[in-house]
Amino acid sequence: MAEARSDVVRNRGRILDAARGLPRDGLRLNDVARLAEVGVGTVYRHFPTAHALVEALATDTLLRMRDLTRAAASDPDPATALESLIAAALDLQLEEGGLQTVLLSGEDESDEVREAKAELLTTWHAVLERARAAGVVREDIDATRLQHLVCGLEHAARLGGTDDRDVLLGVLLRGIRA
Amino acid sequence: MAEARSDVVRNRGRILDAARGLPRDGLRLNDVARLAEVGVGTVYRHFPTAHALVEALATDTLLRMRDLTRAAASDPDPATALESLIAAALDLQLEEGGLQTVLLSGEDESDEVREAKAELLTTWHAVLERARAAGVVREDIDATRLQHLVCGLEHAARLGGTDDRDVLLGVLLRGIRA
DNA sequence: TCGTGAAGCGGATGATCTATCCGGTTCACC
DNA sequence: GGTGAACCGGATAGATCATCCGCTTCACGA
Repeated sequence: MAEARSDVVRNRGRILDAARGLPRDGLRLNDVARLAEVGVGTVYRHFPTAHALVEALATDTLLRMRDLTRAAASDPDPATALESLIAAALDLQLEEGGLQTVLLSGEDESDEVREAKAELLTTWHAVLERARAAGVVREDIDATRLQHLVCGLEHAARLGGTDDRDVLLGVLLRGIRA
Repeated sequence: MAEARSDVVRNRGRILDAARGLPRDGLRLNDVARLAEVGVGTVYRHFPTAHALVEALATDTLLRMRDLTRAAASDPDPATALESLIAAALDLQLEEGGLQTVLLSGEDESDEVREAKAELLTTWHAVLERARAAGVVREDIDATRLQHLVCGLEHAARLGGTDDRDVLLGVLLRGIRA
């Protein structure tokens, strides 16, 4: 098995670093190339589409979300588990704007991303199940709907200032209560 | 005062009709021109930017929203007034996808649109005030935040099926209760 | 250390898309 | 009808996208 070439690693890093500072929406691979000081072809070889680059940028955050979700799920109190899981998801999505796209997209994913997303949904489902059994959450909320609600909340939070985050989160948490 | 030329009216109508069937996001004025069977220049003259066209498409719905909001505000019960106002806003925004953009945009608006938006916010504020006095809504919700919440809810509703609308709306209505 | 070739690099470039501009036409008014 | 102001349309200049291929670099083996 050949080692990865040093220039490949270096250029991939440069591209990711350059892209990190750019808005995820309407990302232009040509701009990234100029900022990263590599040829356009290099960017397109590493990331055939803008979505692939966004996914790569979001992967770290997605894995952190998976870990935080695991941790939240192990909370003994069903209500607290659900609430901290939602808060973590919201904060990470606000931190990494490309994450929502990756979470909702059904294609173009690496195995790592696909598996993390699957585990995420499974854990959400389990936490919701436990909360439902404890009677602290509405019956009509499933994992997918909850995910959509968090995505909507992220959208709402981006429209306002930083202060809004707490209020909006409070509304969601109260709204899903049984 | 000269009458409007018949070809101007006809072409404007054609353009709006053609655009109505197209997704509001990423609207291409060239596509609209081809569909409307008019020259590209004609489209650009009537609507200098895609946003201007989206705004024109959304204006009818915006005015309906203003009327429904007035009607809701006249409901004697503060809680019902607030709830029907939110439901109306959500449904109209789901019906006309360009409306959210117009509601949130701070520029490029016709006087008619600007006035309707201003009245809308004023009425929302009044309804919220009344609901707050009656103790049926959280203290930390103002008209702008509520608008953002509805926009987030629209976003969430678009991610799921038609069934979700009722559930998501229920979550919001419960979430903002005092 | 050096030769080798597989893999990567980069940017020139054709394809595609955007938006303007102006010669020719239409329409309302007289 | 005659008139000219306004409008029409699409050719096209300009901007952007994404590929392709000749040149270079790097890891590995001898």
